[in-house]
Amino acid sequence: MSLKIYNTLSREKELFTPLTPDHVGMYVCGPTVYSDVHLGNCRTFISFDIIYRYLVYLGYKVRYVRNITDAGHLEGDRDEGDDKFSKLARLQKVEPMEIVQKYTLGFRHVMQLLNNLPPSIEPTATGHIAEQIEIAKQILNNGYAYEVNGTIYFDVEKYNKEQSYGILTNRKMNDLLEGTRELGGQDEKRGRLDFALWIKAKPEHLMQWPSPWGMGFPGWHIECSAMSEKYLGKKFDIHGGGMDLAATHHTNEIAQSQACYHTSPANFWMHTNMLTVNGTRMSKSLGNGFLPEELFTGNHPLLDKAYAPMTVRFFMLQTHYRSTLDFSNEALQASEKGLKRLWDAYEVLKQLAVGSEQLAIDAELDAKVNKLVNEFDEFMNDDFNTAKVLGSMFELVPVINSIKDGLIKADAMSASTLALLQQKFKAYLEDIFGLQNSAANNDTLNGVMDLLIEIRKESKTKRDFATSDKIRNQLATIGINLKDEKGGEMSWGIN
RNA sequence: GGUCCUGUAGCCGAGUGGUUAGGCAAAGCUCUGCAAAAGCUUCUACACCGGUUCGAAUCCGGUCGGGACCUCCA
Repeated sequence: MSLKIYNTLSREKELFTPLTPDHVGMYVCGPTVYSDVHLGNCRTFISFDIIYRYLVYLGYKVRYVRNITDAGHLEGDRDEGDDKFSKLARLQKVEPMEIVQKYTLGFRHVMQLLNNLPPSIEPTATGHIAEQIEIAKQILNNGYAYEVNGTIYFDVEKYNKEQSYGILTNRKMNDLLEGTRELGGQDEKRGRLDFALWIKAKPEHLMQWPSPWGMGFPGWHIECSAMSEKYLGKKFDIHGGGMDLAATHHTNEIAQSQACYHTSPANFWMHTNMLTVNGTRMSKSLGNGFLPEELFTGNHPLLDKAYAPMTVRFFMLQTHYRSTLDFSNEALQASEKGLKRLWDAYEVLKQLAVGSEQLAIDAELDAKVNKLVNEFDEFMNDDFNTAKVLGSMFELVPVINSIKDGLIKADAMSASTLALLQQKFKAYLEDIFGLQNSAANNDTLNGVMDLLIEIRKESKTKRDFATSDKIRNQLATIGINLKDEKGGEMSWGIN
């Protein structure tokens, strides 16, 4: 039982061994809080939430750091001008920190709805200006950066003479140079690939800090180098983020760490794939993204209906994190039904008890259940293959339902097998996959439902089907499903 | 142009050189006052053309299509 993780650096699955036994340090690039997170952003954070939860399940003590970028992220593609926060703040006539506050709270709210656990530390760029200046200073001292007019640039070509700059995405320097478009307004830079560590601020700039090179603000890439080093050390286990960050942001992070500390920051680089809409990436700049709120309310022209946060989470679990996932109403609705089926079986499973005799154990069934259950860990250990785990879980659903309906005797399975099944379903559905029951847990509602069920049972006994159908149909119109179980019992659930 | 990923049944999607992934949809049957749910059964696919192999959707080469990154984006 050993965990294998696909490492972008080596482009293969590698055996995961933490630097410090039993401890894992993981850094994930968080959101830039100048606008609402869209569903594509959420995919990355859900993926890493599940990775985090699984590492904890394996018994590791995990320090999970996910930053909030609240400064230094430039608008456009030149290293001058406003950062995104200052620009928006000026447009809306508010403080940059009001922008930051608004979208940070929004982000956290969405994370909570999707049942993502909070990271161990959620540091902000503005809270680590001093650390970022220190790194820029050190890189300057080490000779891998130069100052022009109060702005500090990283000297990519010089760095590339000693280290391979494009190592993460397997790019050669010459290819990179050819592929880079000629941009205007870059007279200051020596090399086309050079990027800013620190940027000189114009006097009217709203967010600026004193530095040895005058008033300015940090470049985008340096914040992650500063915060990961501060909380996880110069070298840590896992660095993650969306695939779109690999070629630029993460490549520059590696260069910064090498130039500053002479080490690559992370052993494992993990990248989650994109969420697409009609085959094209969901992104802020394309404007084809769904906001989580639009999804949860169904208030969007492309949405047939509203989808619960757990449906969205489950939808994402059904594919591997390194595959693209295409959004569609059909796919979401399939997930909604699939999740319901799985969760209903889980509710049944929780109630199952072994027969006392234990005389009729069906060895074949017992072995099958054991095999399927043991596959959960096996599949997760193979680079977090949640899709395969769900496949095995669904294969167990008919077994669970058949026991409930008496088609399989409860004691056909050994007590230990049933206990294992119950324990693993709970661990996976709740602890690792982070799914929750969407039905309201409300004592008042439960009381009302108990009463309605009682009346319906009575009317059925009296063969007063008009009344019994009325109860069922009326409830259906408000989204509550009544099910007649075998033996006259009734259960209910909220759609 | 460069780097890389990808093309799987109506839809979404796993996947290993030889074994039905799974979900949704559809059809039939059982159960049921009816319905729903549930159970059983059916639908058996891997872009195209070559090659390697006893055997390839899975490996190799080519063709065509889709996408990502190389410029802000998870």
